[in-house]
This record gives sequence, structure tokens and C-alpha cells, in this order.
Amino acid sequence: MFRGVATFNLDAKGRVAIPAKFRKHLDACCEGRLVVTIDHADHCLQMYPLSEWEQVEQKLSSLPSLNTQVRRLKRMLLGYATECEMDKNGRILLPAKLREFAGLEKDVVMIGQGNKFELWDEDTWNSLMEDCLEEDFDGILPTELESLSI
Amino acid sequence: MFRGVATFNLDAKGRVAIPAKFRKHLDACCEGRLVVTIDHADHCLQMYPLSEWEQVEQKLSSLPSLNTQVRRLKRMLLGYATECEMDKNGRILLPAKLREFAGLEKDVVMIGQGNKFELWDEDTWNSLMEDCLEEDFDGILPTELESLSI
DNA sequence: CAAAAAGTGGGTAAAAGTGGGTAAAAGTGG
DNA sequence: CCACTTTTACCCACTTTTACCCACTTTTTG
Repeated sequence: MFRGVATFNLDAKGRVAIPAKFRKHLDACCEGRLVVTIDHADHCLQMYPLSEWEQVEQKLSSLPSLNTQVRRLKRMLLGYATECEMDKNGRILLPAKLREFAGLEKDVVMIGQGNKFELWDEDTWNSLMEDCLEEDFDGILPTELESLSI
Repeated sequence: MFRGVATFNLDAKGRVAIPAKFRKHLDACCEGRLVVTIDHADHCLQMYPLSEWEQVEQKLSSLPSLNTQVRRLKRMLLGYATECEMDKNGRILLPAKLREFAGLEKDVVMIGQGNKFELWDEDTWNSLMEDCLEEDFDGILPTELESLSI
């Protein structure tokens, strides 16, 4: 499970460290092999353990391509998906196109999301969070979750 | 059950002690494993026993991500959720991002809430309490609550 | 009131993260 | 196919953060 937030620096060469605790999980589940792709709705990157990505990939591939939207979605997600290897220090080199897409400069944030994690530009992330806090989430949760009293 | 209020100090390294009576409950229900995340409405932190959190997590993860609001809520709650281990003295190290979020400086307050508990900056908590006391709660409670005769 | 438990603070070694030099590899243009 | 530029992989060095101790003070308990 990928859990928690942490901030990192992108260096001049476009490298980022993978948080040590995420690295452990990656090593355990797929010998540290990692796939990075873009998000379909926000300007952030999605980071999958290879094994997890392969499932997503298969589901995407098997979607019928008659519908224009589906075709576009497949192109985007499959197209940008890049396998990245970690160097000795646990860093990956983020392809320039992906960095551009997510508007990554120097300060970035990694966000655990269970089976995968996300990579955001810190400013982008912060302003998203501000928006979220102003938002009123009443009524959007299914009743069984509300009863858990988050 | 987590009950009661207590004040603590955050030290220079960002550690806080977990109240001894909460610790006992944590040990009993999940070998002391604790998950900290942010609150979706206030600048405070929510502290869950791992077992309790896993239920919330699972329900959240399984929500469909088409709706923007749902996606945001998931990102926030799942994203900030961090598993924290206690050291030998029963303290946890709070991740910087979470400290920032809740505006924690030195004096903090822990508030029992049954299945979980909350962590507040003391000043923030005090002014919230003042506001609460001035407030008139007549008629704002949902009907099923009013009939409970608190 | 003494003993134990709870809470606080800090030193230190190890781990994690950051930055940069350099040689090999890949890409580009004639 | 060669010369040149750019990018990448590998390595090393440095800084910051964390985990693990231990010691001390305060509060609770018998």
C-alpha cells in the first residue's frame, strides 16, 4: 500500500527520489519496476508498480476503439506510459514530456493512493488542496461511508 | 474507545506522545499501528487505529472516480493518510506536510472521538471552542439527532 | 511519601535525499 | 559513415532527516 505525502526536489537533470517507504513496497511487489503515465483529468503523473500497471494496460487495451473519447483516452494513457528504472540512490529520471505535462519545476509532492501514487508540482497541489477545503462534500458520499463517520 | 481531552507538546523534531490511555487501546486493537490523515473540513488531523482506517480506505478506494468531487475527496483523505509507528516512548513523528496542514507549533490538543481521535493546534482548538459556545444550536440538528436528547 | 509510569528533550549513528562530474550512449546533421 | 552535440547512466560526496538510545522531569498510583 502506498500511503502518505512527502515533498521532494526535482534536480537539474530531471531526476526525483522515490520515497524510501514506497521503494520498499515497489521492491516487494515488482522488483522495483515502475511505470509513470499522465492523469486523464489533472495535470499530475500517475506512478504504478509494473504489475499493477499491466492490469490497467490490459483493461484499457481491451476497450472498443470505436468511440472517439475512448480512443483518445487510450492514446493518452497508454501513450505516455513509460517504464522507469531507479538508479543506485533510488531515483528515477522523469522523461521531459511528462515533466512538462505536470508542470514540474523543482518542488514536487508525492501522494500515496493505495495501489499507486501520484506526482504533483507542489504549487499545483497546494492550490488544489485549498480548493478542496472550501468545498462542501455533503451528500456526495454513499451512506455506508458516512456511517463510518470519517 | 478514545475518550477525553489532553494537551501535549510537539518537540523540535516534530514528535508527539500518544496519550497513554489511547496507546492501550491502540495496542489492543491493532498492535499500536496508527494512521494519521487530515480532516476534510477543518485544519486538524484525524488519528485512526490501522484496522479502523483500513475500512474507511477500502470504501473510499472503491468509489467510482468519474465525479470530480469524489475524486478530490479521495485524493485528500487517502493521500494524506500516513501510517506512523510509535517509538519506544510512545511517540510518533508527524510528517511535515501534516504538521503544516494543521498549523501545529508546540502546544497541541488530542480529542477522543470514539473510534478515532483528533489532533489540534491548541490555539486553533481554543478559538474553535469559543465560537462553539457562542453558537445557538437550536434547530440545526437533523431530526433524528434532536430526538436523542443529548 | 516512595515507586512507577508518563511525558519531554537531546545526542548520535544510520538512512534518506540532493547535487554534480564524467564517460558512455544516443541522437543529429552533413 | 563520420563528427559533433545532447542525453543518460554511473559514480562519489555532501547535507538533512530519521531511528534509536538514554537521561531527566512531572504526574500518577499504591
